[in-house]
Amino acid sequence: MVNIKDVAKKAGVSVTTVSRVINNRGYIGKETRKKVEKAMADINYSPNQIARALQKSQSYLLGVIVPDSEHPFFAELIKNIELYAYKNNYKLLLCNSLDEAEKETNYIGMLRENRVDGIIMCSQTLDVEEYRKVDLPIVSFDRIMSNDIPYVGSDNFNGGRVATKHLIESGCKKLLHLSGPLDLDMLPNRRSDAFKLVCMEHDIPYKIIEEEYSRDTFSFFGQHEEFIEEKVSKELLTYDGVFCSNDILAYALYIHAQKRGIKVPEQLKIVGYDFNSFTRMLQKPKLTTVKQPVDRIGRELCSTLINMIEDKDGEKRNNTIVDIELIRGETT
Amino acid sequence: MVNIKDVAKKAGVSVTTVSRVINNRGYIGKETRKKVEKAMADINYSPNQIARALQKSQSYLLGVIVPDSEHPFFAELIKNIELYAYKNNYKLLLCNSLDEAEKETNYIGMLRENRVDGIIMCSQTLDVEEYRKVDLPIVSFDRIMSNDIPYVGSDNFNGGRVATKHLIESGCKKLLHLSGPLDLDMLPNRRSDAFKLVCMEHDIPYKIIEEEYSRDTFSFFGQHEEFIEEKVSKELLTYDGVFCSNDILAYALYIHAQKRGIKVPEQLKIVGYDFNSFTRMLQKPKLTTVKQPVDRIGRELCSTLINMIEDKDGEKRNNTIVDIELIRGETT
DNA sequence: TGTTTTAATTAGAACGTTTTCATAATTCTT
DNA sequence: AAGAATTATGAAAACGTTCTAATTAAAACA
Repeated sequence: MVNIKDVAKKAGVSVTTVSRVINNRGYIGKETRKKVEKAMADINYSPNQIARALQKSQSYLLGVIVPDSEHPFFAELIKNIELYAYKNNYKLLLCNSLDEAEKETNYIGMLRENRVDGIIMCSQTLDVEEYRKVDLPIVSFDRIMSNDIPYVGSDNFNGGRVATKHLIESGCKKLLHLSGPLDLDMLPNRRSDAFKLVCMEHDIPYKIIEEEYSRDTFSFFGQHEEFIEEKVSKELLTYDGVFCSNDILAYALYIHAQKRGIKVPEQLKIVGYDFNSFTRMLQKPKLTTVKQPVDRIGRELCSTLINMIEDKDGEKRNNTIVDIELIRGETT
Repeated sequence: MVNIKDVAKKAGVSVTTVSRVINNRGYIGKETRKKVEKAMADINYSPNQIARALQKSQSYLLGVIVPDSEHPFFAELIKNIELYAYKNNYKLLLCNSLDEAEKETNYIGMLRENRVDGIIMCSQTLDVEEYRKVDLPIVSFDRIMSNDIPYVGSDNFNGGRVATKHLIESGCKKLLHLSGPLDLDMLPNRRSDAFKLVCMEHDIPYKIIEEEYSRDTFSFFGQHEEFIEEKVSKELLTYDGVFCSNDILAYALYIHAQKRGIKVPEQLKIVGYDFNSFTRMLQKPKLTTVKQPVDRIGRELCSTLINMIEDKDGEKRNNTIVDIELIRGETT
């Protein structure tokens, strides 16, 4: 591939001059600029960003680590991140950790070697310590890692509150919450906190059943189905309202109820969380759910990171909590 | 960030020697190796892949351009590509063209500037010419571009055949096919070819209605719904079987039928195409559809590209057609 | 023993840019 | 018209690697 030298030769100027034209900095004669531009076009020159990155020690690459880019929620998140990144001249290096600690560690190492300008961490399998010692700008989704690692997330506490209140206001007398794994201290745990609190405030008996991790790569639905079968099914009918930690789980529960002839919402009300593209496509039932504005989350993750990168000494490492919204569907 | 010089200094050897240790090539004394490894660990050294890429003119980056990484089909495809790429030490640069020619052109330019080792093209808005003149290894999904650009796709013709035959064998007497845009010569058009052919072979009257492009970013469902409302609705009842070019469209049609009290499959049979993660999650109805094995497609795209990259003079630029499979659901 | 082989190490060029510094040419001042 | 300021250009160092070629040290040979 041709390089800046070839351009210089072709245009009959020095390499420096060509560089000047490309970067539009310093004095350049009008004629010279034209000659150079013509030369570049003539030989189909394309500046080598690798060489540039080396020299400027900035790559304009962002690493994004997610558990599974196929999952509707992350697929949508990634897309929004990419859209924003692209607008700001950054490129995305995509990494699927599959929630395996080892893969995550490897990816972090790989991103470091590739000198990405920063990392957006949406996968959280490692101890906070591990992230802290990464010497790169990081922004985290849904987890508080340390003071100097900003995070972005939806207002999980409020989400849990709104969902729970909605169930109670719809007449539920005994509530169940199907949460994600609560062992790691992640922001979504606030949903459970709120659930408990609201139940207590309203003297509503409740229970929380925790779903373990397990990435069934072929069917997001399947793992939830299994969980419900094994851990929820028996006691399900003792409740009249369930707050699920995500929409696909909620859908699985709905299907389960239907199979058993349990009427939703008459006998059992269900609220989900996310309102991701799957949920939006799903027409029967239209789930009642708490919407996380993924577009805003993506944008905030990206802009926060870029700010950290470009604000060398920046005081801009703000955390962001975006508002949620209750979407009323047919399951409550 | 520390560099190879720092390691050399710390270990009391030359830069060359450190490079030797890192790359495991040439003679290295046992003791020396140990010293160097210790030094690297001590100062947390991470080889600069950018410098490496510059020197070796290989970046181990692959560009992937898709219309929309949020779409379940592409989300799944990308994930499979990434999985395979990672195993082979390649990284993925993700690009969303949104089916805009200008964005696609920009992305190609960007990938060239970033000296990716190759491009996987899943977005096809430009003229074949444009791709041909890209001086990088390219592999294309679902489109024949030129002799030296290999392509990968499912056996679209057979897919169309199987779907159509299935409808006819299920008793349909008059068939409709809702296809994607047919103006560009893409492999999925073979589905329509097969549809026509099979109908003619069986003396079945048929019609094809073409859906235009339009990326409604918020709802994949919505655009199909609109299309059905406007272009299909009126004459729908004159058919008793519909072959849809993708699952989401098929689902939209199902919902439309339901709303109008048209019984599926009794009055109207529906077959989709893809069997993507949305379809797999969907429980009501279980769609009858033609499965494209996305995992194999992803793998083939990736391995074909890597072969081109690494087989310098390679004769390996084979096209790949992967087998489809009819998934029997409740809509036929 | 001296010579050849093999093993271990290094200096320095190269990869394609940007940037600093120096210099040349032009235009302004007065 | 002479110096100062402005405009335009280029040579060469630097970014962090790898690689070629050269050099030295140790082992094997005869």
